[in-house]
Amino acid sequence: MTDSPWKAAGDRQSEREAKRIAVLTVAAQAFNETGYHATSLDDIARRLNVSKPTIYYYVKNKEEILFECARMGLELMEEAANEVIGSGGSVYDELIAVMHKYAEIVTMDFGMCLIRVGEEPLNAESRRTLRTLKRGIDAKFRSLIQRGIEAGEIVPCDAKVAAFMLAGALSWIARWYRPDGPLTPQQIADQHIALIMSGLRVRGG
Amino acid sequence: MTDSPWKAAGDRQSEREAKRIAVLTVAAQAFNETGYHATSLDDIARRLNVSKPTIYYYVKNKEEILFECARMGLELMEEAANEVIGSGGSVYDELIAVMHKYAEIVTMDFGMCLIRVGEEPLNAESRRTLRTLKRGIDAKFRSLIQRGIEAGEIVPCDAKVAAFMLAGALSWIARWYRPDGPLTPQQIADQHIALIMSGLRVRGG
DNA sequence: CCGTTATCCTACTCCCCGGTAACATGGCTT
DNA sequence: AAGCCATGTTACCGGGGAGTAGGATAACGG
Repeated sequence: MTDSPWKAAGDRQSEREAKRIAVLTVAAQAFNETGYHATSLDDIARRLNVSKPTIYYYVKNKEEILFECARMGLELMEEAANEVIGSGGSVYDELIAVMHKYAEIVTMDFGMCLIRVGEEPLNAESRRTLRTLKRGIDAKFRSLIQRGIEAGEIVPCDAKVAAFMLAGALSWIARWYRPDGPLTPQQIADQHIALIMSGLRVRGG
Repeated sequence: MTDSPWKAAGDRQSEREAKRIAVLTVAAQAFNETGYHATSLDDIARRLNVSKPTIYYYVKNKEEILFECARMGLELMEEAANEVIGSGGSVYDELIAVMHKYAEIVTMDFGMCLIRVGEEPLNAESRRTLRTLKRGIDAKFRSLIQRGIEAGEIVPCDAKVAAFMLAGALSWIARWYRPDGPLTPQQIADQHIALIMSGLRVRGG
């Protein structure tokens, strides 16, 4: 639970932006715990020690909150991928690095919201926008896999299906991960990636 | 879209049960297309060529519809696993067979509803019941993996994490599968299972 | 045939919750 | 000091949809 910045003082412009982020963050946490529809704006307001109309000062409506949460999650993934890709390692290492970041983001507020809530409650246009962003991430995964195949580092396969499989295995973490569990996000990511890469079948034989 | 059995004639008892199943099936289809909350009981009734109160003659309320859909999905999985396990093959083959059935169920009405909608809209007790059933499925996967490890057929790993990874990769299919896509559920299942088993990394070297 | 019961419909109620109107407050500028 | 704008609040509206009351109809048993 992020503290709300209400009661602190400071600039004017940046303060406003910080509060907006706080609204989104707290909302994402609430959505992840209770679900989108089961979370009322009064619930969110209560968590922020604020009244409901105040939220409307920072955000257009409930739908925009979810849209922005999902967009932030996708933005984190996009940035993570851009950071890694072309950073100088082998395609194989890059793929692992991107997967690792993906898995971690999926355990964080916005990333988890993206997976858990999804885009179902949004209108057609917002869904289209999000799907476009998702396709961007997916394309990066596919490209890495395809280049890995060509480099002889990745097993020959349909890169499209492989990307789905991989995204599924990692996204699913968001459905069962709890911060108070025995494993840290890093450990979970490591184990998942190791299994995805090496496969369940024993080698040789 | 399953036809509704309204207008046919026949027994009395079995007819009633058939109609109840039709309500659940059509509801699951609607939930999968539109989402649980965005689907009104009037929508479901319209698809059945029936008025809303008629639905209440076969079902207690909207929550029970979702609960039953999810329960049916889990029941299918449970049955599939029981059919396979102990049927005489190697542990490895059994695991593959269960995964295959799991992947197919997840592309069907109830299985897809189980994954897409989830248990979030349900009350605490219903959620507990479903979670218990889920744990049963999960335990079967873990047991197969564990026995596979001991038999030297599965790579040594944390069976718990492996089961999650596997369930995630297969469940995710429900999020993007469309019946009018280029791949059949069988093909999707085959490719996913092949990748999960062999891993993305090239062998040897 | 006639009563009984299963089945289904029309026409409501009721409440939750997203969204808004209109007013209060307090800091910054001039 | 005086007013303006950003920020919040209380108190409300309105719609949508879950769920129900009560009546019509039709199948079935005697």
